[in-house]
Amino acid sequence: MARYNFRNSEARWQKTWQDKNCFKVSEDPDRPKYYVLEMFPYPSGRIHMGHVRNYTLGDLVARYKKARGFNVLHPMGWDAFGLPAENAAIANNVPPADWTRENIATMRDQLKSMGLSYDWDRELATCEQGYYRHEQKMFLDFLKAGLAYRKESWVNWDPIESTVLANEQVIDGRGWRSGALVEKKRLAQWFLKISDYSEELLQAIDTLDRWPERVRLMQANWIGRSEGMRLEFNIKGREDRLEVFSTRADTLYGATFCAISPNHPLAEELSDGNDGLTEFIAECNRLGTSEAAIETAEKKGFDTGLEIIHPFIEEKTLPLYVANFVLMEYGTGAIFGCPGHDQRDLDFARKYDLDVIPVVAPKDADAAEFSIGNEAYLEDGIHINSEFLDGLNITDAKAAVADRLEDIGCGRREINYRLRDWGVSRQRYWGCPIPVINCDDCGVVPVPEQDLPVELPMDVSFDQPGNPLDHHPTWKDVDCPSCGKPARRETDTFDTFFESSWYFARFCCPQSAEALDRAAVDYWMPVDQYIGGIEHAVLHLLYSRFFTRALEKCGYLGLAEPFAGLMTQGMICHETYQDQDGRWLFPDDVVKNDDGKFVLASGVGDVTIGRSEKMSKSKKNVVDPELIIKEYGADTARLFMLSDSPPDRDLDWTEAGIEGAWRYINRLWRMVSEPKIEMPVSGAPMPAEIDDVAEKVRRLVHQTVAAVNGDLDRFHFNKAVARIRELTNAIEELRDQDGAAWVYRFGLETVIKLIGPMMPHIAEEMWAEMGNDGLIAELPWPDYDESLLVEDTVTIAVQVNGKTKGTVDISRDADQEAAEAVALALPSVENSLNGGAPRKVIYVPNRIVNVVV
RNA sequence: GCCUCGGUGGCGGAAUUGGUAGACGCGCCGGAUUCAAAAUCCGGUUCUGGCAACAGAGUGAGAGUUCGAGUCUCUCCCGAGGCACCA
Repeated sequence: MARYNFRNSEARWQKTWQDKNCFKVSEDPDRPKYYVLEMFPYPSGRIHMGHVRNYTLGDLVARYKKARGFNVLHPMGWDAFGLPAENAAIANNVPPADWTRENIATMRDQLKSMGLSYDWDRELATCEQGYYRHEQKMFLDFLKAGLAYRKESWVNWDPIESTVLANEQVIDGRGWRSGALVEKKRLAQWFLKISDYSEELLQAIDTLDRWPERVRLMQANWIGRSEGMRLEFNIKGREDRLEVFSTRADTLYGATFCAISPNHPLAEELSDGNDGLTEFIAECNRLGTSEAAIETAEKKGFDTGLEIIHPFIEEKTLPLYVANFVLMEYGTGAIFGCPGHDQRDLDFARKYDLDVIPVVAPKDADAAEFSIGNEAYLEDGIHINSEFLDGLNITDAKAAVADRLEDIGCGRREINYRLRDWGVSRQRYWGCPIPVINCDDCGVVPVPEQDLPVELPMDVSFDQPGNPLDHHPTWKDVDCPSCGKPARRETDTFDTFFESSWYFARFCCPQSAEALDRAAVDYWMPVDQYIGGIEHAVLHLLYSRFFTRALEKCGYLGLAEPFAGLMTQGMICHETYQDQDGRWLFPDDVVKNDDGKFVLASGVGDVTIGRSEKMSKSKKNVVDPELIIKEYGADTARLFMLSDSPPDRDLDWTEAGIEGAWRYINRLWRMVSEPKIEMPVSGAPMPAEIDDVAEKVRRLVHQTVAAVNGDLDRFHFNKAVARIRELTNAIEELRDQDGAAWVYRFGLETVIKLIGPMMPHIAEEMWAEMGNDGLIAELPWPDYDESLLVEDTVTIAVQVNGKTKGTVDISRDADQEAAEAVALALPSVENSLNGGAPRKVIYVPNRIVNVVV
């Protein structure tokens, strides 16, 4: 029996779609538009399974929406600037541009072999000056609009390599290549004022009703609005005051210390001539800039000897510490510690033997007896030990303390956000040059617009550590556009999130001479469905939301929210394998022997199987999609991506799963290539009489279309696949029943249309094999007949005390009397009743009868 | 450490609003076909006891609400993603 020849078929249909320009689109005001976008890939070298999943999901949505009559924009491009190109340049001596462009060429071919419905004419790569030149103009506009500014900020510094390190390149406090202890260094850098939009970005989350709830929550928490007070404390023996932000000013009577960040200006001032403090700050700085590292480090403090004067309690002072857990970026970089009601403060107090004074007690507690053990008391209650606050609950106490502090000029109510401004400067070569010039006399001078673009030079060398632009002799040296004297070009480049914050708009008009063509952007934007990894839930998506607002402010486009719908996909996982020495093994290095044990493919040797984890190069648990596509075809890979797990969950890659998908495809192919009955010709009308079995399948066809529509609309793709398989099973039953020929053909044609967006190649092949005209890629989605969706009888469960005892068939919407009668007649129910009468019978029409005894 | 999500058979997962737990697929077991194998087809498959009819248990652990809980509430355990310079 003939196997489906995917090699021949897939290449042929890909060519047909291309020759007929099936997926080329333009603005058409008469049709509803639908913009489907998958997060564009970083050209790392070859596509991985995560890409296959992402683009399979997007392609399904795009083809489905097209079949439903939408004018679908579905573009693809390359997020082409970034660190890996520089790492490759250093490791293999390849220019980043060559490395990137070669990767793009490879990956484009790989994507094309998947049969994705992209309008390839819109392809773009962010590393080409035709793209990045526009963001240089945007930056100049942001400067004019007050959305960009320069300030000093901290970076990880590798003292051996004299290089700035990304957090990723800091491993256990050391540089990944040099092994040197990392230091923090202060540099002047460019920032975008995302904090101006904190409230707006937070409020607008409510309008994103087609985003996953968890992403909305994560963004809201990231923005982190909190209402509190900015307090101003006098410092004993000094003129200046210490500013502190707190959301719990009501606990001020329980304050027993204050702490400032190691990077607080006061800490730096005090460290002058204080060796102990200087060393402590250096130690804190060795933690690097990552918040996770700082927050998980052991909490430590250094007593500065300064005393902070309590604003309410006469004679009372609080010791001032420098503490490694106080972040300069949040609030004012200083806190007051109330150990009784904050766990971190309590741990700190216990460690340094500071007082713990409870100031809030549970309502029913005896205030005189209440004390704090090893757990801070965080709940509401009544204030104690707090003079004018005593007896108040937290809310009232907050109001009272705020009024008093404002009266005496020691503080004011303030809303604080956790969100920090976006630092966009990177001390790297492979990125978009920041279009400014540094002049000794004029300071920072923007590059005049007529001099744009500032092109990234190609003749650079990675012989020396650091940013090659810093040692490029001619590119860097320019005349000041303002005074004409010799000056230096800015050698920092933009964060690559800059490129990914507007590419979705550029896809609407990729060839436009201006950054954005308003007419095209107005027609296509917003993106109706954005699809990508959950790892981008906060940063990329939040930056894009801000950037769109910034572009709106500067007149580039006319909307605030770029993504109306969002679907986040889970990751691809695979079992991990290690040899006897603990070395990771590729799946291909491992085989199952005759006893079912896993051994080394190269010979005998034990293999330890680890649990399934996210596919990663470091653990070698990767499967190359190209090999899978070559061995099984794109449709098989696509089906597997859709069938096993729902899109937002992690997916386990298994060889058995791909085999199962391949078997199904062959089964489908046999159903058209080797029918056992004479099928009616294409388009034949339904016969007047259909036998019972066939009629049941005919109804199932309609029911399946309706159900699949619902599943696809809600992204329950795995359920849609399951339903289509069920329908396939039912149709196959008719395969040798002559009287069912019409329904067989009708069912099969419907199945073909339903699988079209999932497995586009075999759908076309089957459609053509059956003698039909047209392309599935261009045919409308099947309709269904509403009247065939409901059956006259339903099977309902019969329970006794909530435990299922059996089922009964009953006419739809039967009344309670009828349902009770059949339920009570069930032998197992009679048994349970033991001759007695039920206490009560609960009946939910078309669902259950529950007999309570 | 903080924010977020998840945990259901041997495995991936189904289960509108609280209403038949295990759809569909994988794997496994048995059978057909075959000289044999692959492929294909048929049947079975949550666990425990039983030849069976059937009985009992069962959705990470423990408690609670309810006629009824995978679904709601509380406490706990485990895993994953993010934490601002990986993309």
